[in-house]
Amino acid sequence: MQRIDFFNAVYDVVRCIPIGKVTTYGAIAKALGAAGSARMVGYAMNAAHTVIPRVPAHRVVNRKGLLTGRHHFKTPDTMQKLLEAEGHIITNHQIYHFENVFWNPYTEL
DNA sequence: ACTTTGACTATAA
DNA sequence: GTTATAGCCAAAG
Repeated sequence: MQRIDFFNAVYDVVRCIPIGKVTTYGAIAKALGAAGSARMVGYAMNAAHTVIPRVPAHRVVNRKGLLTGRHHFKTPDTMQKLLEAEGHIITNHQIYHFENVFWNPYTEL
């Protein structure tokens, strides 16, 4: 029986991120009602690639818009490439106009 | 049940 | 840029 695990909840929110938007670990955690558990979001993403369907983890960045999770992809360039493919602009490992493309699951969802 | 870990966040040096 | 410290909290060992 599938009960909503913390991880599953994270995946669900991440999969709801619109294309062209990004969000932060802390925002997801807060949307789950577990504000302060931003680390858990990242921890969940660590296993995200083992979950179906594919979780767009590249749309999840830290609160500064930095691609801190890029090292966990197949190659460190994968995350940036995926983001660029969705219309984002990455400069110095940071999303250009991050606040402008930030998607708040707590407000939008 | 206890300890370690970690894709966070904040501040400091 | 790095490293340290501290707070934070759930999963994994």
